[in-house]
Amino acid sequence: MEHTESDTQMQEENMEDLFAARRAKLNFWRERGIDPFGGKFEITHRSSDIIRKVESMSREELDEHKIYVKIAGRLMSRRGHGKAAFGHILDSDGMIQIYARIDTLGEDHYQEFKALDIGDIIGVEGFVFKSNHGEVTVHVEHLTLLAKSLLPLPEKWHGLRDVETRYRRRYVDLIMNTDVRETFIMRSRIIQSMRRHLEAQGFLEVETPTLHSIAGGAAARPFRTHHNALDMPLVMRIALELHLKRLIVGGLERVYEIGRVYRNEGVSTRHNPEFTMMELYAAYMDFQDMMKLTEELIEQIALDVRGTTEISYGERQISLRTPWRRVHMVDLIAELTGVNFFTVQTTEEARKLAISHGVAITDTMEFGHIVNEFFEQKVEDTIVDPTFIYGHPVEISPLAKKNAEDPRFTDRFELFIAGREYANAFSELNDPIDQRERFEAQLRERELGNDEAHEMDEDFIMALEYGMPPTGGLGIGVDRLVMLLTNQPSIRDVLLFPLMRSVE
RNA sequence: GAGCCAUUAGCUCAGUCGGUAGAGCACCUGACUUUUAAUCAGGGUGUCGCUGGUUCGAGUCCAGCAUGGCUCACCA
Repeated sequence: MEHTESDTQMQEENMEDLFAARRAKLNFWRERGIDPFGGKFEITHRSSDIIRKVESMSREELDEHKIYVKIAGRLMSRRGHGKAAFGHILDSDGMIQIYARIDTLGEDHYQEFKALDIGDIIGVEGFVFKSNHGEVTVHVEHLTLLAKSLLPLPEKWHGLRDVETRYRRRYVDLIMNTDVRETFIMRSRIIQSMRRHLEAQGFLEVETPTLHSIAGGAAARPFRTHHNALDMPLVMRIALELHLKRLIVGGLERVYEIGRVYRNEGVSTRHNPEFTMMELYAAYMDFQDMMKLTEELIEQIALDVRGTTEISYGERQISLRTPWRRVHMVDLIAELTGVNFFTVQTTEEARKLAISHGVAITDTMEFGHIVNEFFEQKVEDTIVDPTFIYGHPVEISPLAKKNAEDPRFTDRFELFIAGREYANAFSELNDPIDQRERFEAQLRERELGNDEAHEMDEDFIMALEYGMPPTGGLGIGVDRLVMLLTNQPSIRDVLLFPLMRSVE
């Protein structure tokens, strides 16, 4: 929509009305020869450095041995007292109090201090003391305006609560809400910890393409895009799997990638169209090894970032202490429903059991799909403590090796905690002939209307035909792991910029 | 995609039975040299999400739409 000239003018006048004071202050600074959007400022300390340093010192000690500091941050509050004033500035480590007075700064510079607005970014040079209330404070001897703030911050007491604004203007959320800042710092630490532990086990971090010509490695609808110069349709990747396995073929025996995948599906408290997966592949290992690796990895990350394996998630108390329960999908279904699918031989029989147990199924579902429906509808929600569910049916596992004893099932597991899936792993299918048959079965599902079934990937089969060692593979949903370890109920609270509808 | 809920000042929120829009913080003016949700005196800054409808009169009632949240569906 185009604004008419008078519309624009009116809006500007409104803005002038509301924020005239802040804009007027740009001139105040410029008249003094000060650029209100200044340059580099060398700090000597961060707020937490100072507080840590002087914590144990008495007021007298501090007065005798003055510590001079240069810090920078955003002015968050101010309490004027005529010829003196207190305020707080916020830097990346937190808040620290500052104190300015006219007899230290001089008339001119004190006027400058008084001209500051909350939200302005300033540099401060001075010495550290403790106030009458014992709060560590920087006595300002020199003040530098580093960046003028033209928009007012939310209220100091209630902060920013509006969920929509918090997501759309995450920067304001990060300024105002300490816990939000901490959650995202924690997210970074979780990923750092993950990298450290994988590196320690000899895994090589790699980067594979996000633009694919075939969406493979998972069952999901992709985002479609187009390359202009090559006039070629492309999709955004839905998984990391198939390229990482090509690298195993290539002899990189332990690889992992932490990367964004894109799935064209709805949003919810647990789903964002783009999210972060960690996938790793290790030659000569199998899905049992992956269980051990998974539980040790997550336990170690919890210890690194939380210092304990005992965590609360919402109302629930969860122990991440290893070893975790391992149970066959069929056995757990039997435990909870009395139906033992090991003894069920035909799809017909399975279908009757579904109907008699109130499990919703569709006409095109085969034996394995029905077993999976039993699991999802009757079992999944009941799992609280970490549990490896293994032995998924072959129909829903087109990239996993069949179980040697019962080829209706695969050497695959998923990790469930508090009713949610956190990891998916298997002994990777490395038989190219079997792989081709699995893809063909997927194509038949596609014809029956499952638009999330796998496509044939000839290039991937060719890679297997060169020979892929027996390999264990694992995928972990990083966002969900962060939710668990930071006790956040919504995936949007662990994504800095969750997908939102655009505003006109 | 469906159901429920929300949308009022920069922010956090009140707003009765349908009768000319309110508070706190922030902001502006003034006082105040160790305050900390500083205090004291004065000042209300608004497209009540949008569009229609009912009505003498709508922030309030009705319909549609928009955005967001929650639940469900979808997501093996």
